[in-house]
Amino acid sequence: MTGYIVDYLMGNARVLEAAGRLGSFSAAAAELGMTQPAVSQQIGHIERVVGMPLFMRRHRGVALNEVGRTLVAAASEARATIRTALEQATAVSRDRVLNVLTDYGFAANWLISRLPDFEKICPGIKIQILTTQALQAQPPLGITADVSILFEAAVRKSGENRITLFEEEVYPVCSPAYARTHGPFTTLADLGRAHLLHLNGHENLWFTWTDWFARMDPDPSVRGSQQTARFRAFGNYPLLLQSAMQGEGIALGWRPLVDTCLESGVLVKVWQKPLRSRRGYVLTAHTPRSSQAELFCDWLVNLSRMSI
Amino acid sequence: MTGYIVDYLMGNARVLEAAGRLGSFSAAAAELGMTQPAVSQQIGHIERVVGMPLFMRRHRGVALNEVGRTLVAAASEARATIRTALEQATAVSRDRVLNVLTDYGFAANWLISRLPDFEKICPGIKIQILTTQALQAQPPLGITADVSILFEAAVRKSGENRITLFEEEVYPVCSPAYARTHGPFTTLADLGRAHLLHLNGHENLWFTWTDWFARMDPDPSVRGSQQTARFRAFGNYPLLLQSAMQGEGIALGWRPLVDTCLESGVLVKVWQKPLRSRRGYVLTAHTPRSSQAELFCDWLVNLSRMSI
DNA sequence: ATCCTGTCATAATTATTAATTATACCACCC
DNA sequence: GGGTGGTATAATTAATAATTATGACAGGAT
Repeated sequence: MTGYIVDYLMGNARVLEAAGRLGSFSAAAAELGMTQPAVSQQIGHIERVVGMPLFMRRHRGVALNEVGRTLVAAASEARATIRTALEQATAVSRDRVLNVLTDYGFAANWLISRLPDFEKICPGIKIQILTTQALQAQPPLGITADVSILFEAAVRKSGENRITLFEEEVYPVCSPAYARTHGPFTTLADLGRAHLLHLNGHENLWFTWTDWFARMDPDPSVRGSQQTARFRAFGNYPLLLQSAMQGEGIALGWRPLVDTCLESGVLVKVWQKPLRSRRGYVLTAHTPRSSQAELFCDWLVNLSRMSI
Repeated sequence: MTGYIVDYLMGNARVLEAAGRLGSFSAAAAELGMTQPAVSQQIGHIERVVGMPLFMRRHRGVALNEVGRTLVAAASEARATIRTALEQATAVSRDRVLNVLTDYGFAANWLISRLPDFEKICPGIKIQILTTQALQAQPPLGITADVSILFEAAVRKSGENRITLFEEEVYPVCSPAYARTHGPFTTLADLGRAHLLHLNGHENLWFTWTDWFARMDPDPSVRGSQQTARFRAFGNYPLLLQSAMQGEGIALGWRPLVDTCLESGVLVKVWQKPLRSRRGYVLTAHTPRSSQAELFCDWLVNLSRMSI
């Protein structure tokens, strides 16, 4: 019962405060952009739930009585409390950038296209992406990353500030046109005769075509299948994917990175069985206490789960 | 724009607080006696107006993020502020009686019948009426009156804590039956032959029939008109009025005291021209800082103006 | 693996609450 | 005694919030 009164007052604190301060319902209505009867009725309702008058009706305007003064003061204080907290909450996420460290492929083929969505949910948080190609990923000197999304050994249990977003999952992909003209690829030998697009320089972190053939068919007798393949090498993954989309050959497609291309039909799988590993994209929060980092990580985790 | 957000949060602080504290929308809904979708939608709306998520959606239930914690803490604090003020405001008017000093006539014939209305407007304020018959009105020993309504010299300008509620105004009145059988009373002589009901013991404060005849017709030649009148005396005014209502004669009717009787037709005026003076019922607030006294006086003044 | 369970999200409808327009009323001041 | 500047009330309309019904999801149990 008294609880209801508290919350009713909370909701109408604005009107109460204005009427008390200005000593006039009409003036309060004008200030709040509403009509005088609206204010009159709200105050009347407040007085009814409180159980006693708060204003003394004078010839021109109104004046607070003792009880009214108490409640108006409390209402002002309560509003100030909320306003301060709100300013603090929004200030903490304004004019500060969140530094995200990740690799070029993840940034270009997954993250960037989804950032506008985050911008919409959390306006005012600026994301700065730092990309690295190095194995031992380090942000540029003088800048510390708040969160990183790096391809490394997957963490099994979501720890304090580390969680695996995507476990590694690889399919050979190419453009529909290439599949039509050079396919179908039903055996490993079919693939061995195709144009295989290759990523240079990261052989001990990322799967190569050699790895793929080896794991798909561990039988050494057939191991020669890719001998006749024509390789073409690229320096980074987006470039390689671009080439595949233009129908220049077959690429190894990493799961989250090629998802949008597969959905839009720009690329197609040519081999259904995925190649999996114990590695994956791992999200690490280096400044987990930061509210921007918290919001960004929460958004990322939700998004990754939705797209599995 | 931020103003709207503040007031929206004020209005929904209850839901925000419960959801944050319990870590579950369903539990919050149960506690607040509403349905889960209602809570879900309210929180969703809050997050939209704030511009960023406040809760992290977990498998079972939800958890506050940094921004959410800030706002929930502020919401709790704001509600506590209002609650405290409200308890203070209601406590000040509970378990304390307001001592009202007045005379027996005013209490019996005007105040008492209107007290239930005040009780309805300000529940919890107990009115204790102290009546006096003495000229120099003093409350009983050991009790101090918070407000007094006494018949005395009228104050012309509403001072700090004194105001004239009713100026003296006197009409001869009797029951309709008496007027029918003994009337009409068109001249002073008609009245002089009637049964005149008289109040004993207050001759220098209240008008007597002698005063009335003297003021109505200052011409000394006709002054003998009431010589033949039959007087009957009473110890207090309500008793006298009771007698008049039963058709036993004509009473001097004081304005506010006989109003209800005149309206209901139990009594009728037998002489239109009123007798006025510079005296009247004066309201004095002896403890003007008390909120009960303030509420009571405000109510009294409004009521007296309405019934003029 | 697959079902089961407890939770949040969403859509459409209904119910409740608040605001508006129009009007009455009241008290002072000229 | 009207004019003026304020509040109160009634009836209607507009806006907001709650409900019911349903879907989706993640984890634990079988």
